[in-house]
Amino acid sequence: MPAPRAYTAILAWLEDQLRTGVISVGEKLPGERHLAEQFEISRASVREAIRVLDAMGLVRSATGSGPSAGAVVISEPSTALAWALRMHIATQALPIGDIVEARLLLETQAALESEKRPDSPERRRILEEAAQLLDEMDTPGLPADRFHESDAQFHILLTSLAGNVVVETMMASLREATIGYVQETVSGLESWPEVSCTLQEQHRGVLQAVRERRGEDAAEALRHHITWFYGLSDHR
Amino acid sequence: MPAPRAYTAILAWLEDQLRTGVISVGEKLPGERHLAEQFEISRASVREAIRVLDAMGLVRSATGSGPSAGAVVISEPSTALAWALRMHIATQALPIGDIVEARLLLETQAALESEKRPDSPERRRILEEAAQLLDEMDTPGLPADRFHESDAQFHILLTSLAGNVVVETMMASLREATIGYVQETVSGLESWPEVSCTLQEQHRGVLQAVRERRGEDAAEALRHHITWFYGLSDHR
DNA sequence: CCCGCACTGTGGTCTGACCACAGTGGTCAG
DNA sequence: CTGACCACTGTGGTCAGACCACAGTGCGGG
Repeated sequence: MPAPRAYTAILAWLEDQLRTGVISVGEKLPGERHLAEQFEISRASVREAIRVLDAMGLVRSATGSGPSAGAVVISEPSTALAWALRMHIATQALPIGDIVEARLLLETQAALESEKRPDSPERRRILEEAAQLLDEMDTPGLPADRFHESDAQFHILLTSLAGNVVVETMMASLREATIGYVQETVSGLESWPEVSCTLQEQHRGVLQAVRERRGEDAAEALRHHITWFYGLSDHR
Repeated sequence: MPAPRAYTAILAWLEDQLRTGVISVGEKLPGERHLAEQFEISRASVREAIRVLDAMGLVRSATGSGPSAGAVVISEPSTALAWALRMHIATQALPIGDIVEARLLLETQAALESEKRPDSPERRRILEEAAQLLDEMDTPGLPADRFHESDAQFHILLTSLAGNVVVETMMASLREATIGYVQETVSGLESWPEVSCTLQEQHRGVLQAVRERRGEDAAEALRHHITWFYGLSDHR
């Protein structure tokens, strides 16, 4: 019993409320002052709990009044995980190489899995959106950061075809967390136009393989695509 | 420009300090009062930042005085991620089925990868430890929760053989986050002694395959092991 | 020499206050 | 009656200052 912090009461309470379905995504939490009274802790402690929930992507709080104000339960694990990942990468506890490898693993397996998924409007919509993204990325003179953002989005879309929310979330987190490093690498590259062109060719190859349900081909193309690009950086 | 919260200054500062190596794991942060003065924010805001970092597994703070007191930079992503995962599972945004599938994916791929890793004292130590865990789990009358804890530890150890910290971390998080659900499922099982016996047989089979570098066999055994056990629950 | 206790600085918590913000509802001019 | 306007109210965001428990530190007495 080493010091159960005051705010943990709220976290435990929320978890229970969520599990039992009393509160679900989209609903509002009671006001901070109300929670403080209810748990007999200070508002400062309540706020610490809210901060933690916010950092986890479980809650979004807004000022003002009316229905849109207050702490609303959301579920955005990927942005929160991405943030946490970035910080842990900064500590150098998580080597970039391992990140890339993990990402490769998730993405190739997702490609293999998506091969087996039945056709659906959802699937067609995703493929369509992915194709559009690629087209946008062909825009001449597109800023590198826009390119990378669309690039990340493209990969996440492909992963989502596997239909596994958890895998998709992990992919999104890894991607968002590393996008800064990607930009850093590329900014030191003189041959960016050629590189982006090659990347686009690879993207189209992957998309084509996925569309035609050639899972093995897609996975292999992804592997080549990712390792090739990662090889451009100096990994110091 | 929508309201940059006061405490984000500290988060950004810490990330920078970590990336540039000014601060690294194991070192202490300045005191809360000092940080408050340095960033010209209130101590309450500083504490919110520390809370967030704490929730992310980046910092551990302790009371008292001397070198052991204060906020120390650590790097324990797995416990933090596990906590976040559990909460998001509670919101039902992350279906258990997807969690199990993701875990299966990571673990089988890790088994395939570990096949290729060279021998090393590290590897031998891990295999030894895994074997010991299995022996402990054979103890008659072992409480179910102890069994599951060792079980989780066993799987994480196997995953660590692949030598990828990120994959290992994700596995550990998934495992820790779901352990509660596992216990819930098992507690409604009357044939637990038989089940645990079967699980142990499967564990030994997996360990044997890994030890002998039969990656495919290990992966297949893991797949069977996990899907079989997951099949015992009713997935409502 | 060693034991014990006051001292000091740390995080943990609380109180009470003020601010900016955004809906709400009333008022008043047209 | 209709519309624009504005004070009101409740929300989160921030702050200042205080007190507590805790754990090392170091001085003092035995």
